[in-house]
Amino acid sequence: MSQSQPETQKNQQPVRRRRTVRTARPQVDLGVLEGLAGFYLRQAQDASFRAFARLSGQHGLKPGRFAALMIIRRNPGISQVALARAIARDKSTVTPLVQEFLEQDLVIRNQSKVDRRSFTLTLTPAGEAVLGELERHATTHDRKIDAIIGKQKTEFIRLLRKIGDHLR
Amino acid sequence: MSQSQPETQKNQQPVRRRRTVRTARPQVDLGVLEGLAGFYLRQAQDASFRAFARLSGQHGLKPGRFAALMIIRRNPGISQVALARAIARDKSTVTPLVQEFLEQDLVIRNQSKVDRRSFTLTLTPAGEAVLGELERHATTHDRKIDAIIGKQKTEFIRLLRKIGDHLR
DNA sequence: TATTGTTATACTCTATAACTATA
DNA sequence: TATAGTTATAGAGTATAACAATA
Repeated sequence: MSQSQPETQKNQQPVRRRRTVRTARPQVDLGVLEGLAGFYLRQAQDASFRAFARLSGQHGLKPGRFAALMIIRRNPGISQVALARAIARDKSTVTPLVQEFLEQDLVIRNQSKVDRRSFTLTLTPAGEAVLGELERHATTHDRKIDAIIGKQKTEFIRLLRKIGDHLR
Repeated sequence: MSQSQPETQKNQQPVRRRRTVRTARPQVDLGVLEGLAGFYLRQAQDASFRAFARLSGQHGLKPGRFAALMIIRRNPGISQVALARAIARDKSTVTPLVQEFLEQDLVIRNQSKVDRRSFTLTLTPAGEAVLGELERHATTHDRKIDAIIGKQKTEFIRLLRKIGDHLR
């Protein structure tokens, strides 16, 4: 949230950012929340997301973009609608995202030759480079998670996937 | 997201809502994302959150409010700053939230007698009732998660807590 | 008729900074 | 000086609906 761009920056911020919230441990009684997986799911995701944003934000990269770029790289020529499905968002959400990528020269867009309604998305070399950066951050970040959850990672991911797949 | 209020509604919506996204399974290659716990953490939380929103939204309750109300109930007289800490948000985020509660008569706010800067928050009977509703939804919702993760729930929550606590 | 993508619009959630009133 | 709470403001993220072009 509120990062700045790497080359193509707009509103560069001094990076200050850093705990405003989460200063103290909540000494409050959580009640029923204690037993709800959903509650901790939220907390964990929130913490993970912020930590990753901190890491990648230093390089001007918005965390939400990561998955999209990754998917484009692994699926060159993918359409916007397909991308939207892959990240589980509406297609109207993808439009500004793609425009941002185009402005930053991270992605090339061509009109499909088989279906003139749709466009194909592919990474540019710059896009590859940025994604490489991001990937390193993601790896670093995930190593922290690894350190926290240890050898149960596989099982942990399996459960997360199951939740993501079944809860719709 | 975008629910309507129960009694105090403003912009009542026909509840239509219901899959627009997540229609098809992504047939795309996820690449490195496959191995990242953070990625699935996001997906799982997203799915869980939406499912809960669907459930509670039918009764005009925003999912984000649940934890706040719960904490107020279990900690009557809690201050806004303390509440902010408990839900890991900035105090400025809590102000409109509390105002909403006051408008809906879910919470009573009194000036603290020991510290005239701060306010004490307590649930009204209506607040208790609404929270009771929410709790039933949360339980139903969590039962679904239970069904998905089975007997590993305890361990699963333990890992989520650990991530939430350590990744800051 | 259905789908791709865009646009207009709106709403939620969140934070920072500046402020006040207390402490 | 520091803290509790408010306000003004801003930005990310997302969605719905209506639309044009194409299938």
